Amino acid sequence: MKQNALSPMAKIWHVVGLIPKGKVSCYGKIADLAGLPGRARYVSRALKLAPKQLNLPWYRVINSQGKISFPENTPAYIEQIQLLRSEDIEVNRGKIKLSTYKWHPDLATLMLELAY
DNA sequence: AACATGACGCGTC
DNA sequence: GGACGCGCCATGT
Repeated sequence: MKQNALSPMAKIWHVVGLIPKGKVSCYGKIADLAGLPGRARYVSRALKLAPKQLNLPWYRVINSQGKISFPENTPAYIEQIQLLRSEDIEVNRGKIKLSTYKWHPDLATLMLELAY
């Protein structure tokens, strides 16, 4: 019985919401944590479709190369950089140092969070 | 039904 | 580092 199981998309939204201020994560990593290994592209779709009212920190999700995935000089690209810098995250030419800013979630806590 | 398109990732060269 | 190729799969045409 899995009556309380969150939909894959809801799990993604949930995990993204857990990324702490000042930290970043990657599409593929979020997919892994949400139980959808190999589904990085699904994470990008989920973020695009996420209701505004959830107030998700979508800008804390970047690609595995540590770079912003929007094309340069697009409104979204510029907005993402501004939001990241507002949290004291350094962004140079669309790139963030993962060694410094990557989120390392506590897996035990995460499992409890996603259990229902 | 078939094909193209992504806010991606990884291995290879 | 950069450029490809391929895997991935829900959506849109």
